[in-house]
Amino acid sequence: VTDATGTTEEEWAVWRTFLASYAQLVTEIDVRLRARHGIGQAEYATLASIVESPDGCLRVGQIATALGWERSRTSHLIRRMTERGLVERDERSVDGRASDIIATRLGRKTFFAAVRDHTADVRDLFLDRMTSEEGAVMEEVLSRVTSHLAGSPSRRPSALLPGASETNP
Amino acid sequence: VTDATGTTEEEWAVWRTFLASYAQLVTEIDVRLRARHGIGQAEYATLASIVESPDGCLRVGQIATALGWERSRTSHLIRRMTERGLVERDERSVDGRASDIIATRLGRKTFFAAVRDHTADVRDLFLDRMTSEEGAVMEEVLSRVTSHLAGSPSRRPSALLPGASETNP
DNA sequence: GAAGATTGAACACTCAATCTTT
DNA sequence: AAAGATTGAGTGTTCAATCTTC
Repeated sequence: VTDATGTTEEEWAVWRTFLASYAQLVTEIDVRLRARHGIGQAEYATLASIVESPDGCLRVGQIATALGWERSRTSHLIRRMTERGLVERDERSVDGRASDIIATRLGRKTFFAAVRDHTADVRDLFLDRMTSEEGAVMEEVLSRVTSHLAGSPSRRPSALLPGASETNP
Repeated sequence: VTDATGTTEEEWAVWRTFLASYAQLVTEIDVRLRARHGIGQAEYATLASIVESPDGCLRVGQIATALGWERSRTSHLIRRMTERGLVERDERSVDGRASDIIATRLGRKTFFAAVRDHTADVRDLFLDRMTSEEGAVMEEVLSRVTSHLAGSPSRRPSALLPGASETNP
């Protein structure tokens, strides 16, 4: 059973399952996080990256790079989180273009309260559903997918245009 | 190297890789689809579900169920696709509450033109990155994740409340 | 009243344009 | 000019409220 391009039904099943399981899984984890701690995965990941950084502070661009997000998405999110009192800007900064983002007391409190629940959720809904061998296969395969993607046409900065920076810390 | 809940660093790596690879992969596939055919994955999946259905038409709720989406998301999408001339409502319908959605000539043309490219993309960026054995493991594991999720608290319609319907065709 | 669907507001992400500091 | 970041418009998703037909 193959189509014109030689893709078998079993292969499509892998793709469909990948798409469906991700959507359901991520939604469920987000729902639980919001219900119990009032923050979603984006806020959680942001707080985690800040709190776990060497100095306890990161610039917007560093957070974006660490999480693989767009700069503007990160900027918007930091603004919303600032309005909610989860993070704030460290005023005494060296470079006038950027300021360090730090977690407020509330931000740290919220994050640490969420860690246990979130860890348990990821474990229960994802990690405990596979053996360590299966986990190793998943990691191996998905890393390969990502690597191959990095060398993909539209991802490769065209070498002629301005060119990127902000390489990982 | 384990944290307080006994989750090892290797396990976290699986989770992080899963999140990161999905985001990059899906974004890239969406970008390619839009660039070459003017539609995104959501439109592609919608057209596919309609065109490949037995009668070539589906109601909004059926599309939502088939793709695992919210009804209102589907409704909004169908409206936008109608405005763009990709789908339309079949007027001669039996049930006054719902009308069948069918693909227009443009919708079918767009879909069929995209099938080859999209299939090639999924193959190149995902399926060809794994052996059939690895693919089998992925499917096995992710199906397990989904099944376990189905029996999860917030997904289980509380049996006391009104209760859902619209079971898959 | 329940099924099927739509609507509008609130929220989140992307893209391009812009601003400031180096 | 380049680096770092912000802003605003446009688009898409969710949630709750609503509408119509069965």
